[in-house]
Amino acid sequence: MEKVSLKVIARELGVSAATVSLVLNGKNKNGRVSEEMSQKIIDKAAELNYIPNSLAKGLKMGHSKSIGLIVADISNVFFGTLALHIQNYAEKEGYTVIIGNTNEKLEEMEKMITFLNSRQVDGLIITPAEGSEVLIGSILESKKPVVLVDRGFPELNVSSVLINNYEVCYHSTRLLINKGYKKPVFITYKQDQFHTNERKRGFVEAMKDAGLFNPYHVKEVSYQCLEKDMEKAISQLLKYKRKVDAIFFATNTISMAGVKSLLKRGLLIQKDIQVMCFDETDAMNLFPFKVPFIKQPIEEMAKRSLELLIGQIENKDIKPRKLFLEAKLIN
Amino acid sequence: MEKVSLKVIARELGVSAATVSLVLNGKNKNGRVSEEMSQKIIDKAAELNYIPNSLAKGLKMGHSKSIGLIVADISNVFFGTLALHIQNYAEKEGYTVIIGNTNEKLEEMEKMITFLNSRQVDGLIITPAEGSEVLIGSILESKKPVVLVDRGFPELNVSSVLINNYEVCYHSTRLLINKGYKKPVFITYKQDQFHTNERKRGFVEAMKDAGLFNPYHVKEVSYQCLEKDMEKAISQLLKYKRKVDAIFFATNTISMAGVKSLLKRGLLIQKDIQVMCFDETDAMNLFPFKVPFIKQPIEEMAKRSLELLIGQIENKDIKPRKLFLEAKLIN
DNA sequence: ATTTTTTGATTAATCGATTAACTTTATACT
DNA sequence: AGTATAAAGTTAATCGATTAATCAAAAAAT
Repeated sequence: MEKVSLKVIARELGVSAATVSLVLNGKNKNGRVSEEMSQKIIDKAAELNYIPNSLAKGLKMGHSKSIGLIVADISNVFFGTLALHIQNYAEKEGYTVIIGNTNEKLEEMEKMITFLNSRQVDGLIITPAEGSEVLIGSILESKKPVVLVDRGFPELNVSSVLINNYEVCYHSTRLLINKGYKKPVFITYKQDQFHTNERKRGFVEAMKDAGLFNPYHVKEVSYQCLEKDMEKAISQLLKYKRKVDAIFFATNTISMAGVKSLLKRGLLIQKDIQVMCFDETDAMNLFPFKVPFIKQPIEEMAKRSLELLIGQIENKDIKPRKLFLEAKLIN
Repeated sequence: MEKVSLKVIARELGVSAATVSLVLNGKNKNGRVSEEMSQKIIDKAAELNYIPNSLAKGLKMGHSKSIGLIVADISNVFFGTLALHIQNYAEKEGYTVIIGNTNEKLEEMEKMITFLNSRQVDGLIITPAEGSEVLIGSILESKKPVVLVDRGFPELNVSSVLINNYEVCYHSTRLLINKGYKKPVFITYKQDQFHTNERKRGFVEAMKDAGLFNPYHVKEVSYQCLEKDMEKAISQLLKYKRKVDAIFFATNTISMAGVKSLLKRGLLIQKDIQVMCFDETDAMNLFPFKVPFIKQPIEEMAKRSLELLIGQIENKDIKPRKLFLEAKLIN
């Protein structure tokens, strides 16, 4: 079976490939191609089940109509959901999405960028790994359209779609305090990323403003040994039981590990200890108790970041924009 | 900044593009290019940060070194994990993965296939939607390499990587019975897909062999109204409480909905009622009770399906193979 | 001194699609 | 009649990389 190209259609119909291309791209106005021939071409293309070769098109046009999405780990629900929505919107705009995983590693992120560039992606949407400022900077220099999502670098003049991490954490902590929990603890990752720092800052400021802050109100766990660190952290906290009446977990993975640890100890959540967390986890729906959580507008994050990216791609002169979407506490 | 192509390197060095290509592809043996010039070219390529244009290469070579992965929903952990592993292995083999979602819909699956074909993917890995035999058949006819994963069509002569759904469910049910649960109920999706049918068959046969089977031991819920149907199913089952002492959920999503419904009613799982399920859910780890579950070898499924696919791609004459991997009950 | 081989590189066609510039024929206008 | 305009296409270059076929010069063989 011969591969069906423009040429094949042209040959069958006794016209030139140019004519076929013109018609199939809707550029047959202004008396370029007759109505009659146009119809013949369209029919023949359908008959032969012609599928345009987008490699050839991309090569000629200088764009591939594809974008790269670089996330930490596609098997994480947050990123999976983000990817799903980005793909859905991208499809509507005629773009393909190629997804890459970094596993939070700088070198893998770099490899992915080179890889995606070789595939001529028209732009990149990235959840940058820790310490990747320089890498992002070099993308910026190369003028390749790029948008950061979920995490950003405030000192970098780059488009990004973030959420109001500081405000929502400040507000939520405030709420906790107002409800009478005067000894809450914030558990977060031991890492230096803007978004997690902002969450922590939200908590800390709220505590300070209420005159309650003490350094031991913040605990940090490592990404690599989450379970183990969490065990340690919780058991430490429980030693000073009178000092802790609530825990605020900074991410979905931390929440899971934390709640698991608490339950294992036979603690009654929202009774023995108040729990609040960042991100939704369907596990939380299973419990007889309600866990307030901060819900990120994932679909909107997807939509906005794609909008910003396509803006850059199709209209080169656009300036970097930093969007802050609103995450909300759901009680 | 000029785009760096083979031509640019060639010009800078005063040689032809052909020479550069030869060197950069390691085809400079047999006195094709001198050692000296080779080194110069390699150095210059590094200096200019040359990244080959894979659209051009793909166009010329007739393959894109990319594969399409079509799943139901990338935000589902099962598919997310599968995608992660497929991508990891694919990268090692030099292939890119483009992921598409079908949302279990036939027409979306068809659209994705056309889309991926236009991007000249070298092959497809698919978790086929219900009723897509004909579609898969037409891919087969077109000689495009394809591997089904997770779900298959026994009547189709197509490579697939499945698990021993029947056996593992038979065995698990048997175990349940032997432990003294003589009135178990199997809750599955109301759909006609081979893999879910096999799971059901495993349950039913085990029950029959134990002389315990009755049609009401199987309940079906719909994919679209899972929560609502589950509520109905559970409340029906509880009416005849003496008749049910265990529930076997057929998938991860069903398990979540089922357990949620049971807990809402204040039932003590593994005490008032025994629960067993297909697939791991990290939510299950949170409970003070252990839920036995059937663990699929997702990473191996990923690896094998990629192996089969690449086999087809790089060695056209290979015959379709059907692999059945072993899923195990974890207690 | 020729002829043959080896070494080191170049030429030019090709993959499939796009499009500016051109050609040809028919029709309209003054 | 002679010129302008419109209609309906075609030609040919191009995107970047690959590679079979070729070529030129130097070295080796006869």
